[in-house]
Amino acid sequence: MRRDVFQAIADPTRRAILSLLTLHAMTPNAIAAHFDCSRQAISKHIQILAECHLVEQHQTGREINYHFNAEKMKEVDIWMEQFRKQWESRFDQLDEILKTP
Amino acid sequence: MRRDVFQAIADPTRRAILSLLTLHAMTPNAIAAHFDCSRQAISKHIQILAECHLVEQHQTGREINYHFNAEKMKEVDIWMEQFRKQWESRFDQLDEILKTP
DNA sequence: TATACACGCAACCATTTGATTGCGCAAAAT
DNA sequence: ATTTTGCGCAATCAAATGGTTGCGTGTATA
Repeated sequence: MRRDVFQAIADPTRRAILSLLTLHAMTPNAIAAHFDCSRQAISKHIQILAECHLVEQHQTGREINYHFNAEKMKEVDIWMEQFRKQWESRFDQLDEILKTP
Repeated sequence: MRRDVFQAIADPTRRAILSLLTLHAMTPNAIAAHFDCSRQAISKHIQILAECHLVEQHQTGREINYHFNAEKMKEVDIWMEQFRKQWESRFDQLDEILKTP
C-alpha cells in the first residue's frame, strides 16, 4: 500500500474533504453530510488521508475530530517548487525564441 | 475516464516523465530509455499526460516530440493556494514561540 | 523496392480503487 | 437498564489502473 500525498489528493472527494477541514475540525458524520455517499465511504477516504498524515485525529468521548495537517501539504509545494526551478532554468527556451523567424 | 491534473501527477512514473520533459522535448522511445518498463507502458502514461494537457505533441516525420506544458501545472498551484495560508500562519506562530525568551 | 524503425492501438491480465452492506463495540441519551 | 448514536472493521463487488504482448501504419534508409 503505497500511500503518498500525491495519491491522496488525486481523488476529488478527498480534495473536498481537505478543503472542508481547513475551516475547522470535523467528525466523519459531519463530513459525510456534505457528500451524497455513505459514511463508510467517507470514512475510508479519511483513513487514506490519515495514513499519509494529511489529517490528524483527536478523540473526545465517542466522537473523533479530524483536522487538517497543513505541514504535510508542503510536500506537494516543495515538489512543485523544484519543478518550477527546473523548468525556469532550462536554457533551450531562449534558443526556441531565437529560432523562430 | 476522468482525467485531471491531480490524477495525472499521482503516479511517480508520470512525475518522472514530466521532470524529464522540463529539460527538453523527447520522443516516447527516448523517454522509455530512462525507465525499465516497455515503451508501450510509457506511451500509455504519455497519453494520460496528454489527455489533461500536461504535455503537448509535435510530430516531425515519423517521430513525435512531447513537450511539457507549464501552464497546466498552474492548476495545482492555484488549488494549493488555499492551504498555503495555513502553513504560513503556522510559521508565524513558530516565530512567536522563538521570540519569547 | 525492400527493409528497418517509430509509433499508436487493441486485447488481455493482475492488482488496486471506490463504493456498498452488515457487523460489533463503546459512549451517550432515554 | 435499555436504546440510540458514532465510529471502525471486514467482506464483497464493479470499475479503473498499470503493465504486458501482438499487430498495423506510415516514415526513413539500404
